[in-house]
Amino acid sequence: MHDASAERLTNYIERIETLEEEKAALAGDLKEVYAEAKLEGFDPKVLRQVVRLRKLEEQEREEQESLLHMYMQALGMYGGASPEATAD
Amino acid sequence: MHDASAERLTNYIERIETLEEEKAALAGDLKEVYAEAKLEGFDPKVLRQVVRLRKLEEQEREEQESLLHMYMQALGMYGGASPEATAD
Amino acid sequence: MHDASAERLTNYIERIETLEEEKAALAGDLKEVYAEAKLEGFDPKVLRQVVRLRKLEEQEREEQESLLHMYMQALGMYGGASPEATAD
Amino acid sequence: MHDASAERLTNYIERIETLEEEKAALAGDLKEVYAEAKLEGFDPKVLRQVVRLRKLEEQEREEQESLLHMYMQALGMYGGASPEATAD
DNA sequence: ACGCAACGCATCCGCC
DNA sequence: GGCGGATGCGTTGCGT
Repeated sequence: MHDASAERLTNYIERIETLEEEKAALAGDLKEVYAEAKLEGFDPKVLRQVVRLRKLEEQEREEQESLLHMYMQALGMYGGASPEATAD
Repeated sequence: MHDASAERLTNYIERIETLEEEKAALAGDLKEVYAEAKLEGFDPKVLRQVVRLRKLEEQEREEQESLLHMYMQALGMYGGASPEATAD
Repeated sequence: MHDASAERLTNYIERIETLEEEKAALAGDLKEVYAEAKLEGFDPKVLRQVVRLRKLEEQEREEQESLLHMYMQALGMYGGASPEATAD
Repeated sequence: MHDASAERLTNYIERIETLEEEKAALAGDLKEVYAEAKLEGFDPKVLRQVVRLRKLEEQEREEQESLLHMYMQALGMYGGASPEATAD
């Protein structure tokens, strides 16, 4: 393998490992937060459910937004300067 | 629920959600790096295997450290003020 | 459901249950061995750590083999009838 | 550590590893059975539920058996050779 | 009783 | 689009 290739490979591996370390660190932080919350009497299991639920709701909202934008675009309600052509 | 509890709960949820967003961002970065590497001709499958192997090596080193500590503890070699007789 | 299907289903269930019983039996044997070793003064915690470490070493060997195969495949070194040019 | 201890330790480790290999082998067999069943159109998820359910029912039956034995013992219905004293 | 580790399950993503 | 592999989640059992 060319030296240049070996060097680029090394760079990729390092970037990957750095990112994964940071990810692992965040996972550790999450564990801590859950543990801390538990000490205050909040059930971790329920907390996770809440988080999951809010995530779902956020996705729903985004989908509705997206849908709204599609409708508005279909109706030529954007770039109102020259809405010459509406969707057939 | 007490207002104070509700507030603390809200804080926990927010901390969790922030951490998870950051984690998701890192996951996205990882995807990008793998994709970029692939474009330079590096097989993602092999890259992942390399990363896994290096992680394994690191774990092994850590486990050996841990084992050493256990042996030393079993032999009363810590806080050696009164290292009374060990079993064997 | 066809009689034949029902019969095959029954066979699968029985095979599964037999295997799971055997697995449970082995788990019981393991418990006994650890208990017996403990009676002779061997700390189960250390035993488990030793086992884990040896397993890790074995895994690492296997991963290296796997990696080697991947490299060779990436270099077209298998079924080498027509090993056309590799990227690097 | 005494040589004898080292030898006994080695024996324990080997016994443990043998048992774990066998356990892993059975786990592999189980995977195969589920895969084979899937090829015949049986949903693995459902199969697992069936197995779980049957296990529960077995536990129930055993508990009832156990209860029955306790009752019978309490009533002096065992060792029937000389049932001199029946419960008041 | 508590936290920790192994297991099994569901989900997701990349590959074919 | 289906499949296998990998990752993350939830559950259970074990040791402390």
